[in-house]
Amino acid sequence: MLTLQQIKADPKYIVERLAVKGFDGEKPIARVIALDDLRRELQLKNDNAAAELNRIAASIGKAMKEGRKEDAEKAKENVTVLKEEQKAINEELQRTQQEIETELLNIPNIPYIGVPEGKTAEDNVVELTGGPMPDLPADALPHWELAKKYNLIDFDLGVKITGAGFPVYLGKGAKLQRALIQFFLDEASKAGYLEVQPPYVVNEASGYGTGQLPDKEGQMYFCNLDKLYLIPTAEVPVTNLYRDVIIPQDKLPVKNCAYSACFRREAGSYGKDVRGLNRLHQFDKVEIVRIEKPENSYAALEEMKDHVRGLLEKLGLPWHILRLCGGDMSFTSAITFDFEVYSAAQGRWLEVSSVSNFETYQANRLKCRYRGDDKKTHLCHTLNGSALALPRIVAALLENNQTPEGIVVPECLRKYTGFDIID
RNA sequence: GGAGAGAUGGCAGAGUGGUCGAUUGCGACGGUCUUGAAAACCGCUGAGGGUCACACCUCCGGGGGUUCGAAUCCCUCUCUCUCCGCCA
Repeated sequence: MLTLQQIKADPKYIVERLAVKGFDGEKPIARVIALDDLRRELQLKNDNAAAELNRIAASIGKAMKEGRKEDAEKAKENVTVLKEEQKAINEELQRTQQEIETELLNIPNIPYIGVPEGKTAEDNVVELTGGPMPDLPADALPHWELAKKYNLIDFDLGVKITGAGFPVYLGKGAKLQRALIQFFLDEASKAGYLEVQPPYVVNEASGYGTGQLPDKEGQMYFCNLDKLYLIPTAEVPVTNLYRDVIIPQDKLPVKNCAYSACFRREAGSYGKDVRGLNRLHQFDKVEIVRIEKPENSYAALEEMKDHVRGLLEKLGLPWHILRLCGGDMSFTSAITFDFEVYSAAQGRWLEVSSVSNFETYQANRLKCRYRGDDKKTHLCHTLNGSALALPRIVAALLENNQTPEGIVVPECLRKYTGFDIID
């Protein structure tokens, strides 16, 4: 969430920036400021009352010690009314604080400069394009046909044992998954990211830490009995490693990577988007997470973009980078770049990565801070990106690399798969 | 699943109703000494709110209660550890 300091420093600017996300911040911002003024007032009253009570208690203690029983009893008489008053003030104070919190949770992050205005994916801006565009024959097959033809993925079996959106990978299909994961992790390690293997379920506090809760509650699978959430991305457990942590300055930046299965309910999805591997309830992904000093976060973001682009280059896929418009960005993001690969047989672009800088928005909820040169604590900037999500990469690889002889495995994956063609 | 023990500052570990936000040790930081370092000695060292700065307030796992006063007593939740059972 935004910090009060941020908001109070320049409320007009905040409202202006929120408008880029299509969020009307006029009222919420004004309300937060008014509530904070009230909070301060109540805090002062509360503190003074508490101080008075403390003084009386101390004097009673002293009197008791010195054996002045009557003085002590007399002092006690005055306390009751004061206590009632203080209690009432304190309750109002807590209520106000709660209201501020709620209000702040419902205000999205402000977009960074350069985020284009816009409402939907239509308004996203193509930044950069690259990779070889394949020239497929007219009878080229979509990946779900190829998966069947070469017995790589069985969607029906997945439906049988679990449900739609839970495919079963078989033989070379399964090995390709494993190869991609290994390739992505190795590349991340080479780039200096520390590999982390996190749990796939997290508690409620973690859900709040990264902003899945209370916003996207319905998008996560929930284990009722133990009150645990299946992670929608490794971002959640990995970022939460740094919840309630003050990181020494010399330990920054933090660079972590993690493979995990990801679980998403994807409530409300339908149509051609969900065909085959295009949208799944369970999929595999390697995620990169960084925690940075504010002055370095945008350089880090560029580095992450370069890393992701490098992966797509090595895989030999046609890609482009989108600069997301305000309306298409997530609630918590300050700026997001999506990477898409072209899936030739489907004739459409598929999102395979999303790289974002959250600035202090996540860190504020996480209470992830570092100690600066001034010896004070400051909020870190958090960033993350997929590097990469598997299913759509697999879809594009299968479709773009199909030949009469079989599906050609990209050079960079062969040492992991142990085969160079799927036939 | 059954029985028991516990949760205190970066770590270890005191503290069982009255200046305890907390003894002490280690670590970290600053200084003296040294050509430099070690050792030794001195000092300093939690977080948040509040203030120009102080004052002041809150926090000893979370929540609630008793009391003039709670880290200390009571209730409750969560978590950790030990033993037994089960088990990859």
